[in-house]
Amino acid sequence: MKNSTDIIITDSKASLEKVIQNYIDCSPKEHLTIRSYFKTKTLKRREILHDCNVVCDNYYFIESGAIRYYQMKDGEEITGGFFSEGSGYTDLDSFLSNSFSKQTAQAIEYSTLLFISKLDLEKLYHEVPKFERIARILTEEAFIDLRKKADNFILLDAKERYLDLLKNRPEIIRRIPQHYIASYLGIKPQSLSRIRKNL
Amino acid sequence: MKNSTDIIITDSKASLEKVIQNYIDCSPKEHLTIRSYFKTKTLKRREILHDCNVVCDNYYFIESGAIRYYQMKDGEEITGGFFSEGSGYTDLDSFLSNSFSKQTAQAIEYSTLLFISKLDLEKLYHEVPKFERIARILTEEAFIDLRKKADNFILLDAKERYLDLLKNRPEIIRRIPQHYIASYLGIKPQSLSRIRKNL
DNA sequence: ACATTTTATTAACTTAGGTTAAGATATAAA
DNA sequence: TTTATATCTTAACCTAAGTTAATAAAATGT
Repeated sequence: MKNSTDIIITDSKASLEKVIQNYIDCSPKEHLTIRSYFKTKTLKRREILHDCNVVCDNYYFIESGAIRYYQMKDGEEITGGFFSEGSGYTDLDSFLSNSFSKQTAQAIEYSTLLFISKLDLEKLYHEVPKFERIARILTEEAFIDLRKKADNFILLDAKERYLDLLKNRPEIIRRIPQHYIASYLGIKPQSLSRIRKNL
Repeated sequence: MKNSTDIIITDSKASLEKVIQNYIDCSPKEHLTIRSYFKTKTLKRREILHDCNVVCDNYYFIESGAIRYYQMKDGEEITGGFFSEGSGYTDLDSFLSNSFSKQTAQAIEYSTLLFISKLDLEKLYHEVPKFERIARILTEEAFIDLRKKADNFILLDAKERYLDLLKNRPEIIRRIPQHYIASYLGIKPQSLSRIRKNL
């Protein structure tokens, strides 16, 4: 029952262990412990990973594929961010405060994920205490990324924001449909077309 | 040698101990230990707390007064945020990565601060380990605030952003000069005047 | 109290990006 | 293939916010 939307388009899978090793040094045994807490999930193109109006109490690690999240505004989907293999996704606001998520996370292409529940994450912190270090560092990194994004909205106009994205995340431009990129940049698809024409 | 800029306009000082107690439970002895790591600093109106192009390796706690930070863009100061008594300030990007700060922090009014260096903070983490919990939670809170600010730039127009600020941080509107608020909202002072006229 | 500097308002004109709508490609399903 | 559904482009017109400039009001320094 395979159809074309099931075709894996990404080159290779990101390894959870390699990403963890970037932050903390773990023994093979610890890696096995950590891995045992994660479950797997696959998503077809456009499948919803996490809908809004429910609490997001999972942390997702993307092995392959690409995810975007969006918020609705006047019947329109406003894309807030993109995540691809090797990255993690959660709605931190919802995750930390147990509030209903205002955003929906959706697969842009066929994706394979690992995920851990908030509850299991607490257990993992307990069993492998140094794992808490990763949580702190990832939050700090996410904060710095977000600061750059927020700054860009004040400091740059639409064309400059597009050029910044093209320079710093060219794989996004290649891989992600243009109308998603437009709304990520805070403009309409028509405006992005116009910007690209006049480059 | 007192002049009018030295007049204390804020009602009362925020207590470091009370703010800490919101996050972790400390004994009087621990509070004394924590307090011993902090030094004090006072700033007159418009005095620079932390200039750009240097590493920001202090964390500041505002006892009284108000601070803004700004970035230069085409010879103009673009205000990125406001902090007043009971809040903390640092340039997290610079603080964590030891990079030169791109932003300048300045007192808007006469302010009294406590501050701790990055080095002393590490020592404090060691002496009072649960203090590390505060660091994690404050980063998470800062992240969620920033997410809301970034979202507002995509989801709301200038008038809606002003009304949101008026609703959620009315003390800012009362206390901070309008042209700082305008640049914080991503618009020119003339545009904020126009928005206020047509409310 | 006076002079100076800073801050806020208003108006005329410009511009970046939004809106609407039509057509052109491209991708997916049958 | 054929049809349907997404996606992208282009153009004419509109609107929110920027620009420039002049004035008014308020705060600060002497």
